[in-house]
Amino acid sequence: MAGDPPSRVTSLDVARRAGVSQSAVSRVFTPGASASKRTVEKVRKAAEELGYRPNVLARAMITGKSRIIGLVVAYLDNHFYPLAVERLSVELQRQGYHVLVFMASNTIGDVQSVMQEILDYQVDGIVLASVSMSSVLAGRCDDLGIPVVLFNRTQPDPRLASVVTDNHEGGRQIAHHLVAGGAARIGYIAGFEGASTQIEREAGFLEGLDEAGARLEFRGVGNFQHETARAAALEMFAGRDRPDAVFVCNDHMAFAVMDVLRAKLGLDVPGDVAVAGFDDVPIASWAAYDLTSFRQPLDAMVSRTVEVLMERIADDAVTPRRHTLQGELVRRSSTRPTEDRA
Amino acid sequence: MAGDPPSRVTSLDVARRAGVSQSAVSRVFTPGASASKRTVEKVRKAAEELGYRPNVLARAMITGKSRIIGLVVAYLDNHFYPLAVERLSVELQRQGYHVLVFMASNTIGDVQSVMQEILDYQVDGIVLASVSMSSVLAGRCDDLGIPVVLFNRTQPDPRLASVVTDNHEGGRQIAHHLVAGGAARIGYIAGFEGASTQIEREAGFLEGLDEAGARLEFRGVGNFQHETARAAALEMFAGRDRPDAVFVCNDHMAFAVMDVLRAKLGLDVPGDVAVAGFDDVPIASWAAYDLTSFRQPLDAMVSRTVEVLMERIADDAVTPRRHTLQGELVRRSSTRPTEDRA
DNA sequence: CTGAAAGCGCTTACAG
DNA sequence: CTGAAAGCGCTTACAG
Repeated sequence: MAGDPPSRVTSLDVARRAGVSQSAVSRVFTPGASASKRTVEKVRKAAEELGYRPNVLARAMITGKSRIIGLVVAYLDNHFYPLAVERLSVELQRQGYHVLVFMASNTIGDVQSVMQEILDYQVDGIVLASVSMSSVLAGRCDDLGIPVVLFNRTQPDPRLASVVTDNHEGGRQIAHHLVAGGAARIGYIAGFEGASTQIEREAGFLEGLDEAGARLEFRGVGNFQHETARAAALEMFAGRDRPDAVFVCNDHMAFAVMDVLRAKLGLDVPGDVAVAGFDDVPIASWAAYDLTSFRQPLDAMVSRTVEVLMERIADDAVTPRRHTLQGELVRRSSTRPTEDRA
Repeated sequence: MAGDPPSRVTSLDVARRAGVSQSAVSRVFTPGASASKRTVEKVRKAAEELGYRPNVLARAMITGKSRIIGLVVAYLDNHFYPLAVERLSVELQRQGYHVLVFMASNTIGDVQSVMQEILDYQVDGIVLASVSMSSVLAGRCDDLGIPVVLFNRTQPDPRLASVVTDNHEGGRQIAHHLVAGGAARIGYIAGFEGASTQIEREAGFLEGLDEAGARLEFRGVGNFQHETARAAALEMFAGRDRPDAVFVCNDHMAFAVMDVLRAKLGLDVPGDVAVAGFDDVPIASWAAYDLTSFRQPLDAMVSRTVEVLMERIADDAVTPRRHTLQGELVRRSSTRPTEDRA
């Protein structure tokens, strides 16, 4: 009784029952293929009765198309990524693809081995969310004709397509907003130093401050992590000599910073300190935080990612490039109101 | 130039270069198989030089084991699920499996069609997180010998294994805790009425109230959704006749309720109203909420889920059952302290 | 439109 | 330990 290999229904079974050839069955289940109305009927009937469904794996082996997209993601505790994963899955499902998920910590070695595993599954494309990747590996994917898209991260390698928000511009607008709100002593809490998002947001912020005649006086590193951001905030704000405005490189860390400011240090936001974040994840709009943030256009990012993927799957020759989408400053009560808005 | 099908390296290529048979190559890449040291060396060398890796799909077709686990999940906005997905992926990767993600809204029809797609991929097992499933479909999976595990949900069908926290006991403890804290007028905000978690938590809560000599006076429905929970809270607390304690069926909704109470209605938590949630997601411990909650033992739930899956993959005859794990009440400042704790 | 045949890249009895 | 051969479940030229 135990361990009877439950024999799956194959196309040959259906063919026999329908009184046609295996080829005919295959054609009925292949969208573009030609089959007479009569054949289609017979086959559909037999398939229905037998509970037949084509084996995707077998099909994949022949066509070379698995209709699987590999998705590598590092940490799901920043709420931006679960949402991205959700939208991406839904969008890809709609197109007849499915997502094979791989968790990777952000160390290159780990990403590398995970990528190898992905390739073993003959995926049709790869999306790297929140992780970087070595150029060597990128080249290997390229040789194999497998498109790779970096999501919310960029890299100099031109063979890598990427989809990002204009992080530089976001940082710039935050700077102007803070200064316009009367910020005089300004701080910045950085994300992981190696990340392009971190680098570009900070560069934009500094440029914005410069344009506004202000400058950065405090800097801490939160590494994109809740706990580390807490510690960074504690250090930056503990003394008497502290910022009256701080830009935190993403919302996830900004929540930690606000908690420290209010609950731990008894400071008022934005009375004592204005706080701005980046991403505009849903929590940012929750009353407990009501955080001013630069919104990443998540839906547009996801759509573009899927477009890029589909385009390159259809045509190897498409040249990968960086896709920069526009974000939007969302002003909320964690920063002081500015004149141009009054 | 464009569209050269990039020919992948096959086991035959490696065999030729190593001067051995295809079988030999296969054996070298099959963990248990026997091969002489010399063969192993030659093959590994040739494989390395050619950049060969076995095609998982081809292997899957023969062995009948895809090493893919299908994961169906509904909404990723409740932070409990992203974490579950993350842990599950990591744990499964460790065991040499990978997760194919399918998003499904909670309508049965949708789950059904998604399940069909999953089966097309010849998955070795299925985890349903936060969604239910028809018995018919469950039977179909069973016939195919594909184990299904419900995660954080149960159903009467005995062919379905499930892993849950003791939701009834959780509700019970919350009731005792609220009453011990002096609650006199008690409210409950329900999740989706069809969900086993909702049903069991509420039943436990009612039983606990009864034991403590109290009773439920207010009831709203939040459907496990942020917005709906807001509305329910607004309705429940708007009048003068309102609860002084409320149990919200999960943390995700409890945050919405707290926001409404404090920001919208100007009430103090727990001064005017004590609030308790369920799950103990990370945000619950953030200072802005500091929410009393019944903790689900996420790691244990994930480990158990993987165990159950592996057990049944190894042996079809294992009888599916319900696995109920113990949770733990985490008391925080959103509820009033109780004597037994002073 | 349709079927017989070959083949996708691998594994697995079967002999040796 | 090793190789030749068959076969997993499908698709796709190739004839008809």
